[in-house]
Amino acid sequence: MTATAKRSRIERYEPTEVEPRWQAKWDELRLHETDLHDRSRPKSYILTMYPYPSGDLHIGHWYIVTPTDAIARFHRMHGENVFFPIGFDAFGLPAENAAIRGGFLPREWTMQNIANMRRQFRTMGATFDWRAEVVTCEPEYYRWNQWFFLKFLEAGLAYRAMAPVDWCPKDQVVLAREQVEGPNRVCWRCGTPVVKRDLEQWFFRITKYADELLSYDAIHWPEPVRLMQTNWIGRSEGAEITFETAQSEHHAGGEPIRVFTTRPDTLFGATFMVLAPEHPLVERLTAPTVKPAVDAYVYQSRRQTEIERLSTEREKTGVPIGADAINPVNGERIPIWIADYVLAGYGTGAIMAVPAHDERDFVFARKFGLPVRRVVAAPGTEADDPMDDAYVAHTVDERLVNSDRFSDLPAEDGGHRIVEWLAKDGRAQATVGYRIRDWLISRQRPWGTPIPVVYCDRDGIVPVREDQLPVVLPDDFEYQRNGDNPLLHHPGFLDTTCPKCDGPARRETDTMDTFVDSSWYWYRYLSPHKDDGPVDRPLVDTWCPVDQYTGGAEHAVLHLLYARFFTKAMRDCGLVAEDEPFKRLFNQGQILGADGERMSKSRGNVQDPDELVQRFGADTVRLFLMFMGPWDQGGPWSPSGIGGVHRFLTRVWTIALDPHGSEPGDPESGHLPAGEDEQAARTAIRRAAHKTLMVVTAEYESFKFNTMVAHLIELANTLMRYRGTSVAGLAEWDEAVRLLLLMLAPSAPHIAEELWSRRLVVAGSAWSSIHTERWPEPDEAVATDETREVPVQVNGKLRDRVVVPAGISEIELEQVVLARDKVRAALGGKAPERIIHAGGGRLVNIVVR
RNA sequence: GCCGAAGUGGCGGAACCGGCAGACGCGGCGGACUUAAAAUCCGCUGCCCGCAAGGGCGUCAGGGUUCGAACCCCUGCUUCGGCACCA
Repeated sequence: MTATAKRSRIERYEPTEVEPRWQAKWDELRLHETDLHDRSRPKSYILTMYPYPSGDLHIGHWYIVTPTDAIARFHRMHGENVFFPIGFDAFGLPAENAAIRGGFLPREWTMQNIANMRRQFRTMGATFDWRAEVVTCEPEYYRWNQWFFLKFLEAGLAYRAMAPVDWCPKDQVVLAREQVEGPNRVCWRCGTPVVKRDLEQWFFRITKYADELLSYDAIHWPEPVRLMQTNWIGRSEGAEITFETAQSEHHAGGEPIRVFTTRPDTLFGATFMVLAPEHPLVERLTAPTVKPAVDAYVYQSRRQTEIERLSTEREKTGVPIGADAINPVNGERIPIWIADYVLAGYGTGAIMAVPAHDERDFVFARKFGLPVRRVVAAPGTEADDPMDDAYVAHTVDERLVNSDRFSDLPAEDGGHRIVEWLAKDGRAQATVGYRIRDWLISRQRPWGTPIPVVYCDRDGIVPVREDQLPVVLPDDFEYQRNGDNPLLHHPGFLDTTCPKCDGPARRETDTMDTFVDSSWYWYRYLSPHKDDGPVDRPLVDTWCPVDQYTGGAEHAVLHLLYARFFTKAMRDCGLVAEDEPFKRLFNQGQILGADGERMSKSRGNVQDPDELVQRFGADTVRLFLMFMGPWDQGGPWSPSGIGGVHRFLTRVWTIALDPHGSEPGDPESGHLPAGEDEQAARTAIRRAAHKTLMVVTAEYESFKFNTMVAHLIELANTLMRYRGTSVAGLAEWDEAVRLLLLMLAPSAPHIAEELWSRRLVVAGSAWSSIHTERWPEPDEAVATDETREVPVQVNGKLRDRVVVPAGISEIELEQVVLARDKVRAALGGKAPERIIHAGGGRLVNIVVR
């Protein structure tokens, strides 16, 4: 028989035949349905961020989901009851944009995409429990958004307010503070520069939880995400200090103006005061003589969109309002200015300007010729040394100067004393400032959760009664040429009756930010169709918090912050018991297009996974994505290398089905490696398998999938070397193949199942799925080498390597090493000064002078 | 500007806690099998000198600590991510 004839005995590996067959079988067996009430095993809630139904799954979805699926499967093989659901984040602008382009209503477009994506998801072979699916644009989901809104309203966590808000002129929508990006302040979605508008809007009071959100004690999250959230919340300790206006010709004086500062120690250096142009006192304090200039400035800064603000290095502007304030520490009159570098929304909208110790104030003072007075001096600096820059450093040794009786005190201490002193008669108070603002949830778009309130001429703003929920979104709205929210022109939706007086009323047409949907969806997975409440409390208590959450880092201060807020708010409304939603978080990197840019249809750099699955199979695609590099890194997409992973699976196929075959292209094929007898070969195989099991187990646990795959490839290569030899097919070989398949099962579930099944047939055993097997235990004794190779350095340079018994003593090792020719040559006759045995015998370094 | 992450062969990347730099894969070169090609398999593959044995150099650049540095420290450069006058 020729070698080719031998090879042809086994079928080729055909993933397109294998994979759908097993997917159907798993479905039939309901292998992936979780019994949420099974308490006999430890629970494990594995969650991956649900996708927006944009139309097609792209390679980025696979990159997020398939390793997460491997994690879920790995846990299941450890005997845990794993819940791994998926759903769709179905409200949002892309559906509207598609509808405006024509041909579809947002609902139709969305539902078609969902149907398509469900089909695509199945080709992954992921273990989703589809019974848990949530689709957020369904009334059975979004009615609970409305219900939460009413609860939050009751609890004072939702409110309506007039506020200057960021408006995207292209999307015709108000944006949350978190959705405005970059120095040019552009819309996160379309990149259009936003403009300010004054509008009555609905807010969620996330600021109430600012301090609690700063604590990460209960969660294990990546440091970068925690830092980003911490910076976003932006807590700074300081004091509010009350100045009073001075009496002048046009003004009686005595009007309090509160300022916020983090540097009360510099109070004696305040040489002027600046109000935000929007500050309510501006109108009242402005002197008649400068009123035209002040009005012009206020008008201009109000009108100014952020477009004009091309750079933060922009020239500072401002005008004096012709009034003075009195510095409470020294009674000095200081001029009041308005300038747009003071923000109305932070602190009190007013600052005391200390040009000597604040860069911005310094620049402003220089530009307008305002006095600069040093009040903090570093060691070696005199109180009246001239200043070329603001001195802002904070060191332990600096002391106060020019500060009356506080002079010579250390700066920090002096600051405290100044506040204490002023606090006695209520002119100061220690406070905390935050950068974070309340979450603006109103959107002027029709494709979202209707906010459940009505406007009644008699009763004003009236919440919809709980028993009247859901406020159902009509499907048949029409887009308006003028860009108005279509709901404003939909009488069937708009006209209603007042829940209080039954008189005619108008519905709120604003809908909720879609981030409301994603702020609690993982709770709903546990009871997606429950119709008497948003969450099933006993199930939530059993299953939450989520044990492992995976998703992109782009949500660090959007979704992930809102989700934490929602959990805390739900807790305070008595709905859940926990403080945090996600115990552990892993941010995988992003797959970019081949051009290094974000994948998008418009750039034409989207990689279609279906095509790769057709060619190589889902298992190869899954494994390749895991092998590419560290999971948290991502990177530009390149398919080169996928062939290597596919070859690996083909080798696994060959090893498992044809251990006795040989390679005609290799003259050594069928012979044991030189110098190895059968016994040594059997030991080598066992050792390789158990060593691999040890490292692969650790790599699954720490999500180091790239090296995990590398180690599986290595094991397969080792087995390949023994194929066709006298040890192929023996017990050790068989065990190694068995371990290889089990280790492969979480990552390449189809081929593992197929080969496992065929082994069972050969063994005459009844069929059972590899995915219900327990993860194997390594035999550490077997995995330990009897000898080891020790690198030998002389003065830190590698000169030789010696193979010694594993248990050799340091003294014996030194004798062996010093007798080596290469070592003696390198020593050049000199006596060793010192011999270093590094890290448990990993290396020997001989030091000579 | 501030905060954070990172810089290793032609490429993706590996290297536990300061201890053999380049695992594994791609690509490349050579070979086997084949009438031939594909597929598959085997060998080599950081750079330089050398027929070879061997030697020298090498982890962004420059300095430092150490018996020993890709890893720690200092200075600088580059790339990526976040923030955007937050008093």
